[in-house]
Amino acid sequence: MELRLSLGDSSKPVEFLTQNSASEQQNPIKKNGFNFCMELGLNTNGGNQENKSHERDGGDDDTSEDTREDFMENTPIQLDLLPRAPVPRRTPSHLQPLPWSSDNGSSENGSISGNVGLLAAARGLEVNRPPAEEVSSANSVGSPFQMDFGMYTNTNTGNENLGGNDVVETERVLSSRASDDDENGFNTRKKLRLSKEQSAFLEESFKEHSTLNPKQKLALANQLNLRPRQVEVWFQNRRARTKLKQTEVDCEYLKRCCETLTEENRRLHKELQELRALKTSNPFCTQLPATTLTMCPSCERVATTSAAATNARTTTIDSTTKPINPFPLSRPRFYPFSQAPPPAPHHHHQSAAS
DNA sequence: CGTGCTGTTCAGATTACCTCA
DNA sequence: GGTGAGGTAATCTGAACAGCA
Repeated sequence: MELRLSLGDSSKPVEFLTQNSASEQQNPIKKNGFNFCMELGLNTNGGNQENKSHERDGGDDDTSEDTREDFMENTPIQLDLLPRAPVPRRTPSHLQPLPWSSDNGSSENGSISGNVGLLAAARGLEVNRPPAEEVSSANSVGSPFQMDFGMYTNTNTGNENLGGNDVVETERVLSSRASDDDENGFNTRKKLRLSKEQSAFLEESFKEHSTLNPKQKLALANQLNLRPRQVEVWFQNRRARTKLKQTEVDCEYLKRCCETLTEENRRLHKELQELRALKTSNPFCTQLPATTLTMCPSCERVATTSAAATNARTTTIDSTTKPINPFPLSRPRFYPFSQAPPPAPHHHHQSAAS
């Protein structure tokens, strides 16, 4: 008997959650560097983990300007929901100072650009940080919260931003963006909690495709007011969760199969003993070749067959003793004895019973 | 064509934060 | 209020792959 089970095979569609796993597809990956600053004018020097985590992940936000512009040209903007502040030209991330540092400093002298305000807002909305700290910060010119609130209010007017709960969402987003404050040695990893709306939307999207191409990622990020990197991370974690759950389901299934097979084995052993007892009680049987057990592939009934069949003794096991198929989906062949011949003609047990 | 480099995405493992009982 | 468990966003690491020189 051969037991095959694939655990966590990524090539296997995951159906128990997504229901339409057939749509899962690996889209051709074309690099794009897009950034949340696109729609918000947020200076990406404040990119959350991109500076701290390494260059690879920074690809979302720190790709070259050319690439980004190419992407702009080649990508139809799917959602024009947000007011588009000019995209600040940026140098590559590896040439950038630490987040919130020199760029902000250059803007300190009275020129309160939207970016600076956002940066300050982002910083000021650090959930666990005392307000006094941000006030003392050189970056927090004016009221960060006002800047932030106003900007997002505008952002949410007339669009279908699914962030909902504007202020709350703003806090979420910005606190997540300001999470890495290496400059001050905080370097705390603030926990962003996605709103229900965001999660639901991401779930819906995940049902359609468990992987994202750059366009999809950007569109989702735009719609949800998240950074593309956050969308990407969410999908990665979501895939991991799906796989984990699938593994759990598979393990449970295997467990049940094991129990079923154990029971079946026990039953067959008992059957074998009975057959041997029958064989010894019948002297003619001693001349007969060994009895074998086979399973009819069509009806899955186990039958004992004897080649000589002097007594035409083919015992059909009635439905009450029909073996339980532990693999209802795969319908594996079941030969209790490995040397059993290929399945006999159909319904041999029926003819024998006559 | 083969090779090395670079950039990107992914899975897997892990960490860290947050919520809740 | 303190605490541990569980959920999950974020991070790290290595592999795979594509594009380019």
